[in-house]
Amino acid sequence: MQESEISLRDKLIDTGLKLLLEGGPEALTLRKCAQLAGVSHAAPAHHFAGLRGLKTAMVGRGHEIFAQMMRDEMDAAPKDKNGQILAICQGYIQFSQQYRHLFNLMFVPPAEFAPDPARDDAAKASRDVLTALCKQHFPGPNQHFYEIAIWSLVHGYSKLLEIGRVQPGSQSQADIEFAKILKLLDFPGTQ
Amino acid sequence: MQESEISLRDKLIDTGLKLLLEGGPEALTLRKCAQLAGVSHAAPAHHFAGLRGLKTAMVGRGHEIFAQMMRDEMDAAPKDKNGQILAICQGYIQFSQQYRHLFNLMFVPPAEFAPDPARDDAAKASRDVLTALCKQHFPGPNQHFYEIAIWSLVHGYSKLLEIGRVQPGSQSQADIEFAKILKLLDFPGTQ
DNA sequence: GACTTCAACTTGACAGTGTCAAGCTACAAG
DNA sequence: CTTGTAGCTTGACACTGTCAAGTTGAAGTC
Repeated sequence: MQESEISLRDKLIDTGLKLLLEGGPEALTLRKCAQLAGVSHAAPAHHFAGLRGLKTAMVGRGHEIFAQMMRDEMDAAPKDKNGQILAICQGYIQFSQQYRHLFNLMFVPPAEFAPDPARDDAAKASRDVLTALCKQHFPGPNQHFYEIAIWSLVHGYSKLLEIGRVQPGSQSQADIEFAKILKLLDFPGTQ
Repeated sequence: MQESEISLRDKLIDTGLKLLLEGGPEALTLRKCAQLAGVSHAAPAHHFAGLRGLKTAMVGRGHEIFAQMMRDEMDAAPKDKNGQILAICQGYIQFSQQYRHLFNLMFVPPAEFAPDPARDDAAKASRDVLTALCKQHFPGPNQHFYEIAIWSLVHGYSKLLEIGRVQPGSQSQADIEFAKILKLLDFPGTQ
């Protein structure tokens, strides 16, 4: 019953996420998606603007999980500046590893997306997690630059990790390595 | 005359680069490549292991340009620690903007490449530019961490720039913004 | 010189892809 | 009852990467 109540649109997004996360970007296909959802190959066209539209909708979902993951880490961490910055970064890195292919899809030039206010909102919401943190801990004229700095650092590290250019032994070792880097940079200026 | 002397292999790589840089990843097609090079659609198969192989060869070329671009910036900059670090980063960012799509192709999980020692060497050579710099200016046990830190920071910034998540007005403004970030982080620890 | 070998390339085919156009069907509105 | 229409199907199209077989031409061998 419940199964028949979830819309085909949601079902296609779920199926798309499954295909992407398990098989990588090449496995994500409109036709496979439709087949797994039990509809004809042209059915998705009535819910999304082509493959691009489906990807866009999936990315919206991704940003929700992403923001939640960062918030969870922050909630579980010490509430001081150092603790919170490290926590948000660990959430960031954790998501990038756990949802590898989705993470990749999320950070792609806007031209590759279909126009979608829902995606824009979700992307903004996930960025706001960092913005709010910086507002609190880096007041003053340099707030924006600290935000870009933290974002660049953690995004770059996540990317290099993903493509195997940095190779700590495990997830926990990655956390340790990144924490060491934050410390080296004297990032929060308190330490 | 000279034109007939360059091998089809090189011609295909050149054509592939042109297609990629001008039209993005979707425009890079084995068949279009072959057509532009004036050969049949199956000819490339005799020089590369499929599309993957062509991409791999193109990436090798990319790393050569990349390394040269960083070295050029370093040569033209003050030879002190601050100047050299800023310079290598500016070369990095400049390449990522100027060769957008190629840059993207270069930093991709190794599984998406065909095995190719030439590419591995070229990738290593471009990384060595940074490694050598860190060896010189960050001797001691933390050298590796400084290297990862700089790499993450500049790679992340380049990516965010590319996908429009940070939007300085121009190339020169990006340079200024990144320089400011480096300064804020007190990166080289001398300043 | 005749024969063999072989690498480079062509031709033709195949399954898979995204996308479009036309038709069907069930359900809501008038 | 009629009309519309949203959701879906069917069928087609051009395009993709890849494979198999055939062609060609030049180099080497007897």
